[in-house]
Amino acid sequence: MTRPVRVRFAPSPTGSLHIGGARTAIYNWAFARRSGGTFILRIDDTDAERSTQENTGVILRSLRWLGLDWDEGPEIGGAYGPYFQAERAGLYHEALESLRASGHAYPCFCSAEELAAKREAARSRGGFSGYDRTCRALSAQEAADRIDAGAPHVWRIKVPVGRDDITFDDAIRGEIIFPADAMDDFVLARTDGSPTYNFATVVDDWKMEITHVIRGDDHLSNTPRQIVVFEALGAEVPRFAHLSMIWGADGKKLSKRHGATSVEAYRDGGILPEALLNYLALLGWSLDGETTIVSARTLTENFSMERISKNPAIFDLEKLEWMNGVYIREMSPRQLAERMMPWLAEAGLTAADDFQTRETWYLELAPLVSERVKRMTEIAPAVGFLFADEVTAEASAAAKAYADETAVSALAAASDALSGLDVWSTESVEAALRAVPESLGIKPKVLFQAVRVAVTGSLVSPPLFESLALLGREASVARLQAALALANG
RNA sequence: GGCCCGUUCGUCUAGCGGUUAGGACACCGCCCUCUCAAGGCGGAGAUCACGGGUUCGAAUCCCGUACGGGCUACCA
Repeated sequence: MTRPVRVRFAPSPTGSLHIGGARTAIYNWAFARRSGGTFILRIDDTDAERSTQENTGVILRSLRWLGLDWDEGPEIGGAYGPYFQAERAGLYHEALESLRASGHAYPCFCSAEELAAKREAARSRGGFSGYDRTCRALSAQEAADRIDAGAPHVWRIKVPVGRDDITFDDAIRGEIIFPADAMDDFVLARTDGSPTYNFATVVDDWKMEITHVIRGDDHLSNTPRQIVVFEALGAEVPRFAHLSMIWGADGKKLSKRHGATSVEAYRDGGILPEALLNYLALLGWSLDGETTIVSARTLTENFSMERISKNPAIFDLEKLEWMNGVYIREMSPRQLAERMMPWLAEAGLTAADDFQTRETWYLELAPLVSERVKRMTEIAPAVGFLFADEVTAEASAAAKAYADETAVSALAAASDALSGLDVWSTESVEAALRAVPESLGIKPKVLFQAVRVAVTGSLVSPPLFESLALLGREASVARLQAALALANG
């Protein structure tokens, strides 16, 4: 009863890692780490049609990017492999063989059409609409004869007659009871001999000695079926924990129309892995109801299934973005500078290794953007003016900033003041610029906005004096001159 | 149709018989301020889906109802 904790995340490589799958993986991982257990990654690729190696690669990369590491699975192996279902066919055959031998499985020769007709009839009658067990009544001899004659057939589980209700204590939902008489003799192996999902997972969870199955809510109704198989196999039934779904803003299942649903889409959208991990962890789990910023470490040290909520959660992009901003602001200038380089390079502003050649410059730049961006993708547009040869202000911005006559003359004065500076620093630039409106008797803001547009090309930018300091005297003065030329016709 | 699950501010949640129902995002106002942010302070926002019980007392326990979701496949 006190087996060492072994949990697994078993995605189907039929697409990239979905946000809901990521959360399931996070909970499994956190639970394993918290309890000193083993986190296993298994690839459920029985669906050969839709499964691809490429998707498997994407899923592994996404998990790693999130900071999750597995103890057994693809790329690292383990004592319970293989970790791809496609490579475990032999195990499923063996398991089916043993069920056959012990009388827990029987062949069914009913055709798809027959089954569909029966189902429909049963449903219109009301009540139970599962398989009517026609073939279960066949004698062993007759069944064997028909198999020998080459009759196509599937193998079904023989749900024990007169069995008690199937109950289990879900770690999240508590006691769950399914009436045994509503249990279907579902299919274990298809006509082609391949195992169905409900059979393959049970065999795998059994063979891999999984102790806790933490998975999506959509499997809750599959659980009694799987329990029947565990029991028929003589295997210990693991503890189950069913997570509710993640929904889109409209309360419908999260799908493409709600925007990005894959982990890599958020990565590409400038979301930090620690922020996504934090957000997803809290979407259905709480540390204490108060804390919102939870590190991976805090998560693995405090995770508990008792604090997982039962109700479905709506994915709130705004909160994720806020959280991402928090993580950006928490970074030291050096961390931010290093991590923003790929994004600057991606935007074509500079080479990623430029950080090495101008470290100080980037260390001064980082704090300027840290508190005004929510996503890493917003950095390049915000600082692009520092990398451009020249800027052209948007017409509306120019119109607004240079509308005032005094602004233009102040611009000229500012240009003079700056070009005559001995020392070029944030402090000296600020002192020089503040002196101008004072002597001209105009509002500082009028000048500052005019300078901002002239130098950055926009009415909105990082702090002005710091920006000029980083831009350098030559470029700053040149931009002011260009703006003057423009404003004067 | 049958079976199962869910329901606390717009959203994520705290709460596990006695609270002015707490926090976070978003929203509004004020302060700070060279723009935008960030930050600080404050505000508004939940008759705890509804109806019955149990109890001195219920968001918390029980039963119904409604609404939403899942399963009911030789998908996973």
